[in-house]
Amino acid sequence: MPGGSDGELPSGSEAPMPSVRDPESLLVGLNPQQREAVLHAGGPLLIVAGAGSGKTRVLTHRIAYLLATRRARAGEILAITFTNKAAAEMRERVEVLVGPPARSMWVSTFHSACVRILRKEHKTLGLRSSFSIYDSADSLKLMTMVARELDLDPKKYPPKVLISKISALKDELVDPETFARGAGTEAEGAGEFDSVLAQAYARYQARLQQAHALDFDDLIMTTVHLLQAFPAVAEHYRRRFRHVLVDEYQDTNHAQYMLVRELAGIAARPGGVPDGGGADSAAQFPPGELTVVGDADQSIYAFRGATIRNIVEFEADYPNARTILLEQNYRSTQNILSAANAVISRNTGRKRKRLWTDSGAGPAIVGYVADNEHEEARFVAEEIDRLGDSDGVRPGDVAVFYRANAQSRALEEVLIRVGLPYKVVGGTRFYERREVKDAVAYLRAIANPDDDVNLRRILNVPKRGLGDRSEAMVQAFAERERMSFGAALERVEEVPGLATRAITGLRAFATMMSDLRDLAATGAGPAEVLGSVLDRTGYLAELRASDDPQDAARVENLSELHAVATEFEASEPEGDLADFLERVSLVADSDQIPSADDGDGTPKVDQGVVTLMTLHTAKGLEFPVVFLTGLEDGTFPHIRSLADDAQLAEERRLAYVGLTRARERLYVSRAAVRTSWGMPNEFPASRFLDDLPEELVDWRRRESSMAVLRAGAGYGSGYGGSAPKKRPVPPSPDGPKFGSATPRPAGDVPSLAIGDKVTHDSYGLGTVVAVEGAGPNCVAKIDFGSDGTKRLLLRYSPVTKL
DNA sequence: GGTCTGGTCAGCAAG
DNA sequence: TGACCAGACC
Repeated sequence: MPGGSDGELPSGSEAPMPSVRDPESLLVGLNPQQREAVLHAGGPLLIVAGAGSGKTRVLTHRIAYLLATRRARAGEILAITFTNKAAAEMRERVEVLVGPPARSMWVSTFHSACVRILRKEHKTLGLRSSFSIYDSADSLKLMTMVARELDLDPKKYPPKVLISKISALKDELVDPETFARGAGTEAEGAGEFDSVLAQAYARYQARLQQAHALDFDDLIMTTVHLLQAFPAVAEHYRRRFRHVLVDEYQDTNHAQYMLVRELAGIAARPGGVPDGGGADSAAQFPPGELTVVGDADQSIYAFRGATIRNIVEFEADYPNARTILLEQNYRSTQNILSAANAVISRNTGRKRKRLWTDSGAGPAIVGYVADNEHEEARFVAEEIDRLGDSDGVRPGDVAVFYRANAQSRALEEVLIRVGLPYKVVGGTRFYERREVKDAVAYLRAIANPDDDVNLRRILNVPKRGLGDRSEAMVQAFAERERMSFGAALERVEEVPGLATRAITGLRAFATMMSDLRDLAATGAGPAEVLGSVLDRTGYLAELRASDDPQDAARVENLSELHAVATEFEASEPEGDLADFLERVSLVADSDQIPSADDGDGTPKVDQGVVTLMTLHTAKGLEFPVVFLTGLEDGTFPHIRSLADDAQLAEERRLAYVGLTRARERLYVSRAAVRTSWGMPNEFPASRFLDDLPEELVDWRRRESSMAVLRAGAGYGSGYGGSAPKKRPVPPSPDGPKFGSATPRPAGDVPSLAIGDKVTHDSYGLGTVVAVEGAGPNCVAKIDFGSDGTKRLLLRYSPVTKL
């Protein structure tokens, strides 16, 4: 938490710049709807912010306006986002508007706001203040232990499945007791799994508690439960936060939704049941002001518990709510917006919303059908290159999106081959790297001796001869004595069945840990403790001794971590190890830490690099040039969503998100054949392509060679007309790469009418039964008798009018 | 206790 | 096709 501004009220800071500025100046340059959203006072406010409609601007100006008009003090403001990045950006932008007082606002993620509350109230909850926060890997590990203890068949009850169910339950605020009650009354049959789950959940939760640990989902659930169970605590925060603002409201899950309700002090629940206990005190002071911002059309996280209902039903949840619609877009050209509108409008049951811009139509959307993913990648690379030459587009202006991470490979191969610099966003994150996790595990185990998962993680890392056997014995002892693994370690001598050698090793380990704890307790900063860990454990020495280049990278990463700790000490002189760990636990952004992997040194005069990422990662970003690849039914929309309407609707929203990332140029492409899981598969065009208005798309290539072949054609007759009639399908990856289907010049396309007789190089004689489109994009339906009726794009088909 | 091999799995992902 | 984990083997 930068600034450690945990104080209750903004201290009268000696602001050099006007901390309170002229409120009117904050309205300059806003459109009428934005202005209204900034000015609104009183009841709950929903700002429906279409893509690129200046959402952050409205939010930051609204906050600044509240301060400037003295309707709120900075300390009374709580702004919640989903990502650290969004929080940082908001904080920064508010600070630009209002200056230093911004520092006493809480601008944070859901999780970090909860951790702040929980750490303050840790006594109420019986937690030590240096409680551990388990990330998903830690949680899974703990669940694996629990499942083993319960002797569960890992085939029938995979820890992964159990933990994900538990995570979903926590998102719904269902605690183990409540779930067990429900599972008990469940009908048999499905009941068996649930009763095992109930058992596992209870045990898992007990183990967390014993370890003074919370998992990510607990952070929210526990906070909600805290506020519900202790009205005085709830009132304290309600009094404090008079203005609660929530970003990306469409991504909230039930727990987050309830958290917002509790904090905003809006007592009525859906169904009108008064909030037990809070109701009395709520009467003594008016409820806080709630502002939520979001766009149901950009809700793409149902798979992790987000429920679109929260935004759709906002007006029902808060009867006196006001809704303001932001439809004017400041990002994209009208062509891009029209395409996006067309795609999203196919979702049923959505609130009507049409993005528009006054910045002109812009270039047509470019479409391309490749034979396979390599060809698709080649098209992308060539096009980037061409745009660079003709329009001065820099690699950094370009983003390439895909549905699934696996799709990046073909793209990367080609980009490397042609020498275009690129980066893939969203690989293994810094804090998920093994060595970093190991080092952090040491720190966690030092700060929290009962943190079993982290302690056991590093028990034999680096190797010190303490294997599964010794670990199991200590664990058995710990269980019998009802103590944590860490506590049992302190009493190794009493553990039955351990060999002398094991005892020696365990004792040495315990001594080392306790020395390190002493070091931390005597006021050493996180950086010093970390350094000491890496030295005393021999971790660093082992890596340094290795020849493996991977290990060299690991050393780099550890030194990076050390740098982070040093930086932390500088920025938070008061911060201790627990504070540092809190920060580390809540920051997962890979790009927060400059990657140490750039061996090639200086970037070329800031041309930037092409950005590759999944559509989900792309949310919230924008690029002048966007390639949306893999538009195939089965790739995007994803094959696992084809059977389910709700999931298809979400895929469509994902497409909408992708399309609206583009500022000026938008490309859509697909591959007729894509190799997935080692098997080449044929995929039809994505239904989303069908939804693009024909007049908006300039198809550079409309059909794959396969389709043309199947339709009986050879490859299109080349420009000279002397191209070979038929060519075998290129045996891809390293087959011929260029000019698989050269369109004939526009003038060469025969103009056909229904009833015309034609000949086709392969199918022979046929009759035109339908004509769609005109000019270069003309498609004719031709009946070839026994060969069937074919739909042919004339530009590519060797069709001659008779 | 450490290493090797074969089976399995494969969707997006913040904190 | 390739990455990762569990159990078999040295």
